[in-house]
Amino acid sequence: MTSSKKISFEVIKRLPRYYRYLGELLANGTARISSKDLSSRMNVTASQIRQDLNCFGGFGQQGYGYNVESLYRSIGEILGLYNGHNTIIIGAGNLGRALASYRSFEKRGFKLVGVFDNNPSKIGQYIEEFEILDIDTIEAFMQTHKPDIAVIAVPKAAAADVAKRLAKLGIKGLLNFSYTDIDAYEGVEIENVHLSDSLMTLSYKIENAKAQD
Amino acid sequence: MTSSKKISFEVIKRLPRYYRYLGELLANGTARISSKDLSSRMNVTASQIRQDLNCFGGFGQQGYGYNVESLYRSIGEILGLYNGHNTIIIGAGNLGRALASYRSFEKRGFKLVGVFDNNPSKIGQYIEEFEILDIDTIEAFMQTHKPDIAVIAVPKAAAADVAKRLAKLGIKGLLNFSYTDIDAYEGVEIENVHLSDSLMTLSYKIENAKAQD
DNA sequence: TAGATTGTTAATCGATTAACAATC
DNA sequence: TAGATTGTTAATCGATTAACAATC
Repeated sequence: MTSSKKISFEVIKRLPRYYRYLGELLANGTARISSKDLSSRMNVTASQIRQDLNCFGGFGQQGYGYNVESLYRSIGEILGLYNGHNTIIIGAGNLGRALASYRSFEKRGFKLVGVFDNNPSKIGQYIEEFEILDIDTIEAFMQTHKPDIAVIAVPKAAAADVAKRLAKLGIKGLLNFSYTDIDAYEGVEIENVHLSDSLMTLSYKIENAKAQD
Repeated sequence: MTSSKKISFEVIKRLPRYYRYLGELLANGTARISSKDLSSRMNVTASQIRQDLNCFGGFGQQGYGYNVESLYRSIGEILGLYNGHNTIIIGAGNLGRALASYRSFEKRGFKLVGVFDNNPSKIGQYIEEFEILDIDTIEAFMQTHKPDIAVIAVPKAAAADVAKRLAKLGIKGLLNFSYTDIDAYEGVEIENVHLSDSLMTLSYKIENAKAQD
């Protein structure tokens, strides 16, 4: 069951992009694609595409290329998108509310099942069809709904406590939007989305654009 | 003026994280820190920290370490955070509105100067103190306000057009939230924030957590 | 069959880590 | 001065690219 060769996270990070490009090809009716064609669309090397895919199996066929639909589905499976991830959002501030209204996640198998906050003036309000729940009811909620992913959209100061609490309750993954790193917990995977960091690297690129070119 | 050795983007991507940790040290009054101490806090090697910093100059002192305040400021300068980046947001949907209300950006030198949409029912409404402007007034706006960064928070289908238009008007950087890649334009730097991608890699990690450990 | 394109091995390139002389 | 810690060179490690035999 356990694969013997360790797959680097560099490869994993590229999978969603492959998935996206294949989804587009699928949508416009392209049946097959070679690593060469895909590489020129995506601006990567054909060699890298073949190496990446072969971490997970031989999806292609010599002389033909890859079947778009089946490769798309295979990558989705590798990413675990068809396993139904129940997702909760912690923090009903601007960002939390935006994410709760953002339907695209559901398309990719992340089903929102609850939104939480600790602010009495927010609790009981609705975001779309979701009532904002009291964070202090999270223990009971976890037992009944068994979410595996929590989106952390709370202020920096609250992030560590929330993460600890969720880790203790058996959450499997955290998508962290707080401007802070979250401690590692056994069995809890973390992905950070630091918007400020992206703005900063963009700023660097702008400042150094002339120098580089 | 132009530095001779090419600095890899791997290094650049780590700078905002250094900046954040140094900011925290600064906030709690720590005056100096060694690469060793910082490395154990950040979970990286001391060697990497020293290598990274030395891409930009010798900020430390043998036997002492680094002065927190001056290193913090230096990294901020390297990132170009003190140059005052006027920023606009394109798209006043859930995400655009959340970002417009998100004050943290201003703290780091990204000053919001305008929010745009193409939907007549939104144009004229307010987000905080910002009136949502008609995207068709962007040409005149660019001339008077000279924003250098645009946050793209429009639906996928509209992203390419918006980017092209802004590129033509001389925008310097795009922070792209759309679920699509944006074409490269001469003189326009792009940073992507693909939230779906982060959820997908998180999903992968969850699925493969048992196998890996 | 001939042409195309994969899967995979080998070569290259770059990034990370280790080591240590320099020096505060 | 002795101890600590840098800046930097050299060694290692891993990721990317190139090449090509296998084969559809």
